[in-house]
Amino acid sequence: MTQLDVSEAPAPKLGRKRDHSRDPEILDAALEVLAEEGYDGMTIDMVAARAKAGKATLYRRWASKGELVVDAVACMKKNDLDPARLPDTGTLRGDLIAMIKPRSIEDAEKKMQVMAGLMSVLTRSPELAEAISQAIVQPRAEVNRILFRRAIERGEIPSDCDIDALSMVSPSMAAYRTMVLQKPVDREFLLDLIDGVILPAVGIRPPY
Amino acid sequence: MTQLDVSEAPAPKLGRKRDHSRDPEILDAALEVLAEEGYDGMTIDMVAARAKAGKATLYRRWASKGELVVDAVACMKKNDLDPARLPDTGTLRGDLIAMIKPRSIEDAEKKMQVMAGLMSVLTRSPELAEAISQAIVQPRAEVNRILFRRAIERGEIPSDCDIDALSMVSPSMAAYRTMVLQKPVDREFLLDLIDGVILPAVGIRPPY
DNA sequence: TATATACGGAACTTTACGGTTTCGGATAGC
DNA sequence: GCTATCCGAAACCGTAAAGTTCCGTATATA
Repeated sequence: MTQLDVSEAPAPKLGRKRDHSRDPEILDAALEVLAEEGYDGMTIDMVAARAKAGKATLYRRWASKGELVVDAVACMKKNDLDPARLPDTGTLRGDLIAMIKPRSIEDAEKKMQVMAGLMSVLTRSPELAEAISQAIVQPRAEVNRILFRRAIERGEIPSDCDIDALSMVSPSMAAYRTMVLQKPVDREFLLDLIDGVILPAVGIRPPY
Repeated sequence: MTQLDVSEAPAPKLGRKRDHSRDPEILDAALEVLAEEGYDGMTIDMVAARAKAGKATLYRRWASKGELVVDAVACMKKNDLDPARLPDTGTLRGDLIAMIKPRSIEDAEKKMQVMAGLMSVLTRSPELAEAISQAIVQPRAEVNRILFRRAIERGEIPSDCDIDALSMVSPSMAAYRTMVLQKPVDREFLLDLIDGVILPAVGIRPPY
């Protein structure tokens, strides 16, 4: 490459531009199929059919099934909550319970199903593993870390709490329950988890 | 079926008997491939090659790939420890730490990898889900339940502990760490888990 | 309104794998 | 040693899915 890359806007004089306006529908369709069928069960035809698009359209935009999936996973990140706008009720228990909302339960369920469908591919696709980590794993852990840190700053829980371990409790147990036990991660389960494991672990006991 | 099933020993007069002497090698090979490649990545040829067996031999014994995998998963159960012969050190912490042995760490790692490879298929194969549950999930939870129950009987921890939730903490976090975070479930991690989450959650604090 | 472009749909190619069959050689019982 | 039976290897078949090509149509820009 002795030549500079000057592939900028090669003057399309006429006709329709190749915008990526259909990307969202396609990526959403891919996520749905992925959640239902898993990586190997998902076919390009299924995705195209669900997005009411042609298979060729998908291949004009993504070079392979793998790249489409990585993109789809990455786009899950936009749904998750802003760490700057977390509930702040004044108590750790209040914050944790305030996180339990039908909307976020639903969103988490979908993400878990997608992750389950990608599990077997993770080890052989570092790209995909990274996408999953960025879109799901890290944000979830970060949210918990923030809540625990605030509780420490308030003096509500001891400052020598193992935050790294504690922030993984909820994601781990929710994932295990969905993927392995195949039981619902509902409000009841989450309340039991908070009052039966997490709060006891940081020394908070009833009465609350 | 008005006729009784009298398919017992139809008098093989001559030649070699069809014993199942090669089953263990084949099932072990299947487990290895399963752990490395996942369900969809595993091919019958791979298993046959690794077991130095012919593909036909596998199909003489199992009707399909699915049945072979179910059998292979089920045969993992024989490796796991007898609930009647668990460590009994007199303290919960002693018991939990006594469970950390290179042998069991290694065994657990293999099981987690197999489970990861089957994750996406679980929802569509109740047979397989049941096999996994019997071979891995239930035994692991049961071991923990026993240790917690004994601690309650000793009066070491409160009797109103949420044993159902607590017995899932270790399996959940180990699974998450292996499958999702792709980090090793080593002695250090398990010690941090015990001292940073489990023991605090049941009210046991240093000095031990 | 005219036209270049992208789109949906469908036909097509290639490859890989599940499953079957065949066959020469090994092996256990007679 | 003889023979029925099983085994491993390899060829073979059918199907399904990744990826490509083609075409008639819709659409945005001029």
